[in-house]
Amino acid sequence: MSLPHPTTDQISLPIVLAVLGDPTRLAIVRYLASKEGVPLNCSKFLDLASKTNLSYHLAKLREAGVTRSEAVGTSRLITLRRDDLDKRFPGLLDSVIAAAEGDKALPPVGVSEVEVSA
Amino acid sequence: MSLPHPTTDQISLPIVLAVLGDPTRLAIVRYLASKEGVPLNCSKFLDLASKTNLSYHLAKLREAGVTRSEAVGTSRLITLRRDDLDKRFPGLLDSVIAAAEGDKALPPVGVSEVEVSA
DNA sequence: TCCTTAGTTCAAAGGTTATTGAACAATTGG
DNA sequence: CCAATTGTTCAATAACCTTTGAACTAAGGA
Repeated sequence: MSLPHPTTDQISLPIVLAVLGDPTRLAIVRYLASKEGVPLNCSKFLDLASKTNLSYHLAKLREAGVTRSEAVGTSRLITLRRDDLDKRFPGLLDSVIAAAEGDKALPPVGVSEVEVSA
Repeated sequence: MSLPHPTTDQISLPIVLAVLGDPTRLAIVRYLASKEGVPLNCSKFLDLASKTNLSYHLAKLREAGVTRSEAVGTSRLITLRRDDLDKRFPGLLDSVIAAAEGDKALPPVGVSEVEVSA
């Protein structure tokens, strides 16, 4: 780790909800959830916002305790803090993600991606 | 009814989350949920904000589709749109309310109240 | 060492949100 | 009709949020 993260019991519900209430950040979280276990770096999200703007939104998510950012070389590896969120607010993350699937006004999850052939 | 409300499928997840992300509105929703079935008028929430400010927050909740406001005489009867929310985003409202119970940084639900003796 | 890559920080602009008091409208009871 | 009760609307303010480009730092490869 390296950047400041709240501890599990410092995570605040209103702040989490407000943070997830932004469409760009909700899209980031949905994408992280769809790739759970795989740490992603910021460049994976460039379809969602500019580099500068991503930095801003990823900081918000981190400060709210929704994601974890680990500095590795020149990259940041971003992961969902699912365990902590589930411990603190059981069922919340899952129902938000399920709700996002059910909201047809939202763009489909995932980012345009080039799969490298095996 | 009387005031504009979104239809069930017009309810937007990001907007609902953002609206619930405000502590005053979250407190209103928690109180409504604790008194489910009982329509409350605005004066029940005067512990949470000033009259003017309540008008603002209750309008936000109504416009987001979280509550229903019905004009009755000089009052507005406010109810949670639980059926619609459950249909649109199953489990979401319950996990938010449960999460609020689990967040010790939030004030306890409910408003100071004088019970009329039977 | 020099260049590229990955991301952050800064300052500024523009927009939205929350809160307030004063004034307003509408219903109801005397 | 008059007055009280309920709640809304308006204008103003202060705070906060989002987005941007330019400048920056730090690590890694040639």
